[in-house]
Parts: sequence; structure tokens; C-alpha cells
Amino acid sequence: MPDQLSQTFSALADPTRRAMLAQLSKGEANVSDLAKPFLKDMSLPAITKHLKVLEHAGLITKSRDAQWRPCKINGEGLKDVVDWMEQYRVFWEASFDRLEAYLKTVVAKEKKGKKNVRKKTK
Amino acid sequence: MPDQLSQTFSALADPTRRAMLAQLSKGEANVSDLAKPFLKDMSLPAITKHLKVLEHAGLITKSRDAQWRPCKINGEGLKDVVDWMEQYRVFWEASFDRLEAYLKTVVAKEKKGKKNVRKKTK
DNA sequence: TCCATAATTAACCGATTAGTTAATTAACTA
DNA sequence: TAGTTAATTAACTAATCGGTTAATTATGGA
Repeated sequence: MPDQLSQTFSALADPTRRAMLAQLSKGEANVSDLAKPFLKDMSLPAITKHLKVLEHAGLITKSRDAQWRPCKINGEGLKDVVDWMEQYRVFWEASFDRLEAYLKTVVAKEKKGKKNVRKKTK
Repeated sequence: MPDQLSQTFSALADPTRRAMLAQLSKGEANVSDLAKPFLKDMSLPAITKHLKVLEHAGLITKSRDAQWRPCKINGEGLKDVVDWMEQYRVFWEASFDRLEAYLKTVVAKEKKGKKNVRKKTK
């Protein structure tokens, strides 16, 4: 996988790595802090590897503080994704519209009581 | 990879599949239409597999028309991604800000140089 | 200096992925 | 009915991925 964007998407295609990002979204954390929620499920070297994937994808940066490695989230990698998404805005916004239309029918239903009258959702 | 979002990100982590989505963003297309740009690089069964990945990820839908299989883009899959991205908005917007700050320095330099005065574009 | 802690590296393994070729299914057409 | 086109399925392979255990590096403290 040569290109940067593929690496980024690939890094995000794993729930463990997304959970790590979620934790980092609340602030910097060392490797062992990040590891803590997962150590029942996997070893520390597995964590190291996941973090390396995130780092190479440009989604986090790692620095040094004595024997600790504080990690922080890196907006650049995420920006690459939203930039790519932008060209499909018309499609995912159409989905929002369908959701909106659906919610409208739900509200209509509630107003009518149990009559169950609804507009067609297109 | 059990969860839907992982499948979606994974499907997007391939340049061939992203190119197929790009083509589909310009309108419906059959499998052989979609295959055309790639047949120098890979076989038709490989295309079939890529499309199956996109379909299972909820990024496209396939229908039937005689022996053809018209495919179209499906906004739902993309919406899952933008929904997930939303929680990191503060981070990728910070990246936009850094870009903006950088552009400001470029503009400032130009002003100093050739008196190329311009308003910022946003 | 010796030990504990934080993290990484090395070597390995099974499952999945991305591709192949060959065969097959399904629909139209002469 | 026989042939052609569109697409999929089957069976296989090489490379990558996500994990393991054991060993190693690097830093701080008693």
C-alpha cells in the first residue's frame, strides 16, 4: 500500500486503533496508558504495533519523555480523510436528507397517535 | 473484522476501489464499464472481488439488468464515515487553521515582495 | 552498581487479502 | 439450438496483518 491515504484508511479500519484515537482525543497519553484498556485482550507488543500503524498513517505523533512515549492525535491525517470525503458530499448529504425525511415521518406518527399515517419516504 | 465501520474503512483503503467510487460518482456503471480502466492491471474476477468488498461495506449497491449488473454509489456507507469523523472535527479543523496560517505567511511575503495585495479567500 | 519500569525489537504463526487461471452461470441473439 | 457476452465462482498462491513469546534497549532511582 504505497499511498498515504490508503495507509490512513487502513489504520482506521481497526476498532482497537479507533479506540486509541478516541482516548487520545481526550488528551495526550503514554503507551502504557493507551495500552491499559486492552491488556486483557492483547500483549504490549501488539499495542506498540497498533501505535506504529497510527503513526505511519499520520494520525498520531509520538515524542519522548525519559522512558515514556507521550502520544498525541495529529489532525493532518484526519484532514486528508475529510478532504477526500468532500468530493462525495452530495451523496452522504443525500443520506442525511433521507434520515431527516424518516424522522419527519416518526414525528408525524407521534402527532397522529396510533393512526400510523405516514408519508412515503421516497 | 466484524463491525460495519471497520469494513467501510477497509474498503476505502485501496486505490482501485476508491477509483471505482470516483467513477461511480459520475453516474451508474456496469461491472465491465468499471473494469475498463483496470483491465491492463488486473483480471475481471479481481474486479468482481473489489466490487463485492465495496458492496459489503455499504458503499455501493448492485442491481440486475439482463446480463449486466449496474452499480451505483450508496451514500449510507459514506455517511457512517463522516458521522465518525465528526467527533474529531476540532482536530482536523485545527489542521485547516494551520494551513490558513501558513497561507497568511505566504501572502504576507508576497505583499512585501511584489506588492501583490490580496484579500484572504474565506 | 543493580534493579525496576517503559517500551521496542526479533522471530515466528495462523488468518485474511489481493491477485491468478479455469470453469460455470445466465441472458441475449442469429 | 448454438454461439456470444457479462459476470461470477472455484481453487489456488504469495504477501500482508494481527497477534504471540522471548529478548533487548533505555531511563530513573535505591
